[in-house]
Amino acid sequence: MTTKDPGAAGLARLAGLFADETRAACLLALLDGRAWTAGELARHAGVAASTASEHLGKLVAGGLLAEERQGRHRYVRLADDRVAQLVEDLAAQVAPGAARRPRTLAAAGAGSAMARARTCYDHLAGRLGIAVTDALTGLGLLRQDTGFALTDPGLAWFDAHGIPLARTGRRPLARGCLDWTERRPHLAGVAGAALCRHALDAGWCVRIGSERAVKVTAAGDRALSELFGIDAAALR
Amino acid sequence: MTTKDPGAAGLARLAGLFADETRAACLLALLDGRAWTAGELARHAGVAASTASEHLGKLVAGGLLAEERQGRHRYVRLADDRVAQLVEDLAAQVAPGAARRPRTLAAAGAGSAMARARTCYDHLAGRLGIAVTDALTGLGLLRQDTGFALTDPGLAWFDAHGIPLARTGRRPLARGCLDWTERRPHLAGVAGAALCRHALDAGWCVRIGSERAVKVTAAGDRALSELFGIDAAALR
DNA sequence: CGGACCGTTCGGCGGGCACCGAAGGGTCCG
DNA sequence: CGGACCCTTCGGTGCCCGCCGAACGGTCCG
Repeated sequence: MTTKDPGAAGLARLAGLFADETRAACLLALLDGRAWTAGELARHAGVAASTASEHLGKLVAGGLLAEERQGRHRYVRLADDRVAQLVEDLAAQVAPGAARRPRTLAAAGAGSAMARARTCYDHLAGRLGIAVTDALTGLGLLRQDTGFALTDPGLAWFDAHGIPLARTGRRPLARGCLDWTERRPHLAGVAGAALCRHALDAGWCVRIGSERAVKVTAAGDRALSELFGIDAAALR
Repeated sequence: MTTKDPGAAGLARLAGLFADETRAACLLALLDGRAWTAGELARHAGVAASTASEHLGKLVAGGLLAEERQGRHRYVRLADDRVAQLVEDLAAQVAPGAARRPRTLAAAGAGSAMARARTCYDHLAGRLGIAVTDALTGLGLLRQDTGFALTDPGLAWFDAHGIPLARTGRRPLARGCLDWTERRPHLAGVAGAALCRHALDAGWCVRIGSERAVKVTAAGDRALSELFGIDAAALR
């Protein structure tokens, strides 16, 4: 017997954190980029508060979640964008075979709102995210044919529109994130996050419901049309 | 109780495939991009043949591995580059906290050969992979500052050197893959694979041992120096 | 055809872990 | 200070799953 790769134990331990349906449900919920309380996650996952507490403890200990205690509440969120990316990558790998139909009308409605426009951690996804990504590409601001990177005109565009691109640590400026409803990459990374933040700050979109879905406002219709030539009505 | 995200079960099931040390050891071994027999993997992971057989069955059923039966052998390899990328991503996430020292001299030697130059599925990694990636960037053939993409001169370079870039399916032409010894991205994607294949075909490198480590040949020294200005001796 | 080899199936064992309810500590508010 | 609320800790239970050895079927070779 040869010795196993020493990284195997670590890989198995990390994957084990995702390998429980309750913990997976928590991580997917936290993909909206916001902080949730332990109780909210317990209700969302359909388990007792004590069970959720144990799960959150493991996820925090494993470095996947960051916690913040405020009074009698324990707020928890994804530790960083690397963790978010990992959750997205795993979810994207699952999606191909997981094309099941929603069973109730409400779920179908929520599903189609999610497919139309949502956030994916801190950037835009769904048909809206794809439309924006394609528009940037069509305008020569983003290059997808040889990889995934902003062009020099792209850098100038963000600057001209007063959307700051904070180069923080080693997070890439632009990165493709596989959209698991559209099966195509949308813009993520620093630029994707900046654009999403701007869209929310400028009132182009507002969050609907308690999770990731967003809705394009009338002001957003105008802005998307002027800047990108996107007909938001066509996203429905 | 609210219903869980329907993707949670799938995510948990997928992660469960990685969440066992023996299966993780198999997947890491298969990151060399080649096909292994069931028996080789059993010995490598240090378990009975029957145990390995069960694990491989699960990995194949889960779509992570492709199998090919030849005579009395069952050859198995990673299903595609998307799976390889997932294994790499998980391993990269583990690495930060997993900086433990090898315990034997042999392991230390193997470890440093791996750190010097290795393949990562189908592209080059280790100090060699980083050096090539940096050289391409310095020559203006690859752009890393605004994402990760080949430039137009980069496309021409591959063409001029007779290294074909087969645009297959949706695999990106260039992609950054986090190197878990160097903690920086090296070139992956179609271009990374083509370059690695060329390096092996042209005799720049040869595989050493039975796993991922490679060694730069004398011809490789000359080629790397001429094309990229890399001093291979400095990688040691 | 017999023996060596590779892989799979099966029964059984043991450990780990997700789950719950009850009890308790900490925080906020009237 | 008492009660409502949020969360955690603890004991107990049941299930799942990784592991092995033994037996068996298939393949190759002398």
